[in-house]
Amino acid sequence: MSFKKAATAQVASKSALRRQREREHRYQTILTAAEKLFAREGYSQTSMEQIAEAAEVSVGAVYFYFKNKEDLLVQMMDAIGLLLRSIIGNAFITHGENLEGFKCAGQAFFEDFCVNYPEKCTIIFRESVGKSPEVEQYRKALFDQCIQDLLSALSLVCRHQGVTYTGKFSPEVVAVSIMGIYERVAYQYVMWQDQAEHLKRIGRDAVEFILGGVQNLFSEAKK
Amino acid sequence: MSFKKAATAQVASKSALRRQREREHRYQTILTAAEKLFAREGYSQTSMEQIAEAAEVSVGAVYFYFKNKEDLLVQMMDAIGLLLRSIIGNAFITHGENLEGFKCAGQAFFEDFCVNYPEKCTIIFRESVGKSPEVEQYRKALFDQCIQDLLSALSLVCRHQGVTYTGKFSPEVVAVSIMGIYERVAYQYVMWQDQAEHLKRIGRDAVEFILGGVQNLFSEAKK
Amino acid sequence: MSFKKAATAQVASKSALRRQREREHRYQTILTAAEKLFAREGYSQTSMEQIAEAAEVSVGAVYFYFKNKEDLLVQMMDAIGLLLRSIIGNAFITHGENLEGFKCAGQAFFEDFCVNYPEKCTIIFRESVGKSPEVEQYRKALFDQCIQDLLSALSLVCRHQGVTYTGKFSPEVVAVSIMGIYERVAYQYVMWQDQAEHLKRIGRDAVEFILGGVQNLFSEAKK
Amino acid sequence: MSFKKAATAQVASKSALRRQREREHRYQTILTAAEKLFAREGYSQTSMEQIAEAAEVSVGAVYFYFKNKEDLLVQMMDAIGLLLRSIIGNAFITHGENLEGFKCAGQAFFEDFCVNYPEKCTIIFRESVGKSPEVEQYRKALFDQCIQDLLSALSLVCRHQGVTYTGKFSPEVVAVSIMGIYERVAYQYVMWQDQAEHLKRIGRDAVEFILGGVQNLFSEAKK
DNA sequence: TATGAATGAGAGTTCATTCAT
DNA sequence: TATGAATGAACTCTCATTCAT
Repeated sequence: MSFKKAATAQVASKSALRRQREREHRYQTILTAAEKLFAREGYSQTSMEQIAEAAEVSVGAVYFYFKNKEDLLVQMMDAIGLLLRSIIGNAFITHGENLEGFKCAGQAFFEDFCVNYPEKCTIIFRESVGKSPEVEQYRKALFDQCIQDLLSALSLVCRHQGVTYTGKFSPEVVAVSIMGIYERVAYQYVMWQDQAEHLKRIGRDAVEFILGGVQNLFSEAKK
Repeated sequence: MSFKKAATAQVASKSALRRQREREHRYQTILTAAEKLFAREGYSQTSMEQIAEAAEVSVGAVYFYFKNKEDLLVQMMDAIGLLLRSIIGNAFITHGENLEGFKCAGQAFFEDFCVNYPEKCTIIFRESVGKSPEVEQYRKALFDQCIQDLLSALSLVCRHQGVTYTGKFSPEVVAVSIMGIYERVAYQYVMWQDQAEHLKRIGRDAVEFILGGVQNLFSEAKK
Repeated sequence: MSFKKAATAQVASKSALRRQREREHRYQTILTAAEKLFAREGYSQTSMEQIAEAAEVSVGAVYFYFKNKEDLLVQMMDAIGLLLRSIIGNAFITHGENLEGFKCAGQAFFEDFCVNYPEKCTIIFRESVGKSPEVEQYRKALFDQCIQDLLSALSLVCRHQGVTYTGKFSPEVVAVSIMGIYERVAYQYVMWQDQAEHLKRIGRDAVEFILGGVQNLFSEAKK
Repeated sequence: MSFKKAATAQVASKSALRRQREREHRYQTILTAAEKLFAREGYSQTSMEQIAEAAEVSVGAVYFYFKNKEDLLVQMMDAIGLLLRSIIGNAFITHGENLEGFKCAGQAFFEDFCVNYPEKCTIIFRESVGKSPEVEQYRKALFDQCIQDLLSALSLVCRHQGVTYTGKFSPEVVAVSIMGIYERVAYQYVMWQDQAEHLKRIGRDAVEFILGGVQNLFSEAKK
């Protein structure tokens, strides 16, 4: 390969890389603009034109990056799901995969996720509800993953405590219940009341409540 | 007033009564048709024309009984809220306003409300979510009432157990958490999976989980 | 049944009839406006809004009477097909179902259909071509009917002349060929050149040409 | 001019030639891809992006070779027109410019053009119909040329047969009629029914029909 | 009261064309 | 020459709501 060609290739690669970066930047810009609008105005009340305007691009550009409005929502849910699971998962791992870690994971949900990303919170708990069969299916998948995460965590906590589940009590229902608590407490104190400053205490109480139920599960298991 | 007139008045009153009955009947017919469609197709995917057709009336008739589409949903939520609270409240009162009653009330939610009225369940937990600020406010009010009911019940149970709350633990957060469990378990096993036949067991497990958390509250209180 | 009721029924019936009339009138108004626009501007170049404006109704009204733009075109083709076949068919029957009738039928196509309804002519021979698979299928059906009509007519003429087809020569291809002559002569002298005033002579020549081919068919048959 | 320069010039010329070849190749690639898509999906249903993709070039490249979508269609029609006329013309000349040649020319249309190039057939007889005033004008020009060809051929055949036209019968209308037969028979048996394997027989019958009409013209002329 | 035709603003989406790189 | 992201006007279609009868 001649020097010139290598140089050209490098230039091409540089320009290609910059294009790639710009592409991802635009993608993010649109997604963020849409997130803000969906959270504030509601998914149905937000038009593609508004999103384009907020992202300072043309309508066509939005359709270049996203197949349609539904796709925009689904991609958004995807990113939020990843973030949510990483926040909770990291907290669990960092503080030891035991009861203490479980507690911290719960508090991380309230103190880190809900407080820092109220708009993302609004998207997964309100604006993605009942929009279409496809979105609903996607939402179910997201929740199912969270439930699996919770089940794995519960299992690790169990092992750490030296107890095993009895068959009397379905751990899945427990995981679903915990998800319900997270969801509704967030809905109540983030979306309906804006109590970001009290979320630390509220989260602590909710986690305490969860632990009571979970310990009940363990004591059942010990028998 | 002449005798004849009185007779006429009586006739008029009879016909007026019949009209009243017919009116209420139509009102119910429309509401039921809409409920079925909202649950099956989704609120936004259902048009007023479809509702009219399903109820075998004209579009104009729907607008005679309901101010607009939103009003239709709100009235529907109202009726569902009343039913839900009466089912849970009656179970609590019937079985003694104590821990046993509290348990039965929870089971009544799953076994009576969710199993017998899956469409109403879908309306309050899915189809009324994030539709408009007005509907959302209405939904908040409905949930707040349920939370008040739960708080009253918890208070009665406390008194019956001879314990009092400590300030360490917010009972409101507990009530919100319980609502969250009800809601998500219903969503998971009624809307996402159709496990009506297992709802008895699922409900029992969920209630057991709740009791664990609640007893934790009491034991805290006892200290 | 009381007199009053009968009267009311009559009134209702009258009003219903008037509504029916108005409905049909509007339907026709829209169809006619669309026909004119499709012929002048082209199907694709005509927007539903333009049609509504020309018919002096709202866009919604157009969609009340026609499922969509394609449906509008198909209904138009249907009506034109009916008219075309009746003009040709009537001429054939009126002048005796023989060679003379056949000739008159051909001339009726040019002198009555093409001259009096140049827009309808444009619709079936130009604006309905290659629009969509559905429209194309519909167009094929229309042409197939005309071909069947021609085949029946040819058969009657044959019988009248005391000859029968030989197998050597497909009458279907003859019918298709005649259709082709009608179509292209109309296209050439109505759409491409506006020679309405010469269409009598042009039609006579085209029919003469057709007769030459047809008589060839007969003489073959006679051998 | 130095030797070196000449050498360079030669190199440049070689590379220029290769470029020229590549250009023409790309032009053809795009045209062929578009032809296939227009025939299969329809002109309006095919987007410039689809064409670019099918030709494995960028959208910009398509616009480098063709002014716009319409230009693409017009160039396509041009090439098809040339091919069509050469196929028919060659057959006429090869078999003697007489009645036999006329017959063979007709059969060449069906057996060579329609059978071997069904997509080109679809373009001129369906996909170029009623697209825009400019395309329509172009199509008229194409048909007019064919009609001129037919008139010349008829004139030659006449001379060969030792007859002359009478004024009673317009030869132009005859030529237009023949075009109509070609067109519709192709449309019927290539586009609507895929009877490529029977096209030989169908073509023979159509040509026989035409000859009937034409001989009628001659016999008229003889009188 | 009841009807149902009519309205029209507004939405999502497409795509021919352009132009900086 | 070639690329492909970006544009934005224009289109079809929907549907909550109204109102003359």
